[in-house]
Amino acid sequence: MDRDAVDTILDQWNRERPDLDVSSMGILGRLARASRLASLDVQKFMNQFGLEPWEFDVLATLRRSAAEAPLTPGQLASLTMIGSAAMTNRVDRLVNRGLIHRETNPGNRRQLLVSLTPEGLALVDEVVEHHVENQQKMLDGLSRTEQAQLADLLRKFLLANNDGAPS
Amino acid sequence: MDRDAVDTILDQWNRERPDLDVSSMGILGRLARASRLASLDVQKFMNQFGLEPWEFDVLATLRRSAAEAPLTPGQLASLTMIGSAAMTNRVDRLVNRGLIHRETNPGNRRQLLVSLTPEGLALVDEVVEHHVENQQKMLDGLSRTEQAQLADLLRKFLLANNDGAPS
DNA sequence: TCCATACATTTCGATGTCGAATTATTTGAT
DNA sequence: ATCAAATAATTCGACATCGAAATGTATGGA
Repeated sequence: MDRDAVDTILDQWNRERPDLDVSSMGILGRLARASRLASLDVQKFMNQFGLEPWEFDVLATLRRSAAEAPLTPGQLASLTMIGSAAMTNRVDRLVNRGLIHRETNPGNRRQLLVSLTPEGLALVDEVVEHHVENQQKMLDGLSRTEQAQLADLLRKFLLANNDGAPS
Repeated sequence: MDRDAVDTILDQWNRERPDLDVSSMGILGRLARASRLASLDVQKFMNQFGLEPWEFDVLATLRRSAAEAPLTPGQLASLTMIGSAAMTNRVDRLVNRGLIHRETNPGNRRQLLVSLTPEGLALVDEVVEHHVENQQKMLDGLSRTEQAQLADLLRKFLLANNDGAPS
């Protein structure tokens, strides 16, 4: 098994602080690096379609959940893990691009209902196909078995840290 | 095995787009969520010591590698994965806090050499001990064997995506 | 020696996010 | 029916980062 950048970092810590067990830094450090690497890849990929990752995030969230019920900016914000102030900005810009539609909820005029326009729907349906292919390429280094193991271990980590399924 | 938030998302995609194999989204989605979760935890933890995560990042990078050779802002920037412009700002502020020292390299006056002050060294040596304990707590849900498996799978992912060891 | 090129850092302008305050609407208790 | 509290979205000011341009320094070839 080859060594990665984190192995080097752990060596340094073991030399400087042999009294510490830094194996946890190894795991969480790799988690951070892997996530960052994947983000950069997604960024590059989305840019080829004239999209920023955050735009795809919003469109994809609407696409996968809109059949159940329309989403409000607040729900979109919590589903995409940003603040509501930032979502106001995002929705503004996607409306300007003609990819989503925003209307006040007649039944509760405090909130808005956000939905995909036909253009937004067509775009996200097209992009998501290539997106999953692209992601699969990133995982080609792992066998299907290893991919399943990784998914299980990460799920276990998430559940142990209170990131369970909603409702 | 219990279900996490990503399982719900995959269900939605399978309902809306049963033609797609979204297992890769499951893995990379969990990677992103796990990394985010860990970051938030580290943020909370560091704040208890009056530190921002980026401050600890810089101090810890100096602590583990300074024995080999002093680091320049440029090296610090690439080791902590930010741009050199941002590192200028970070170094400024850590100098103001008295945690690091900055001097121009006499042998090459283009570059600066950054080193820990005695205060910075004492702080990082204290904090890192509790930091690894705190990280271990996040991983308590996994057995030691599972932790080792996770580290191996992530290393394999990183190596397959060009994040190998330096030099 | 001179000068074009490379290199290291800093400055600058733009951007996206955050938390707090604000505005508008709804709900529930009296 | 009224009004205080809760809820939803937006505005505002602050902030860290980024990429590009600017500044200062070193290097190597002619």
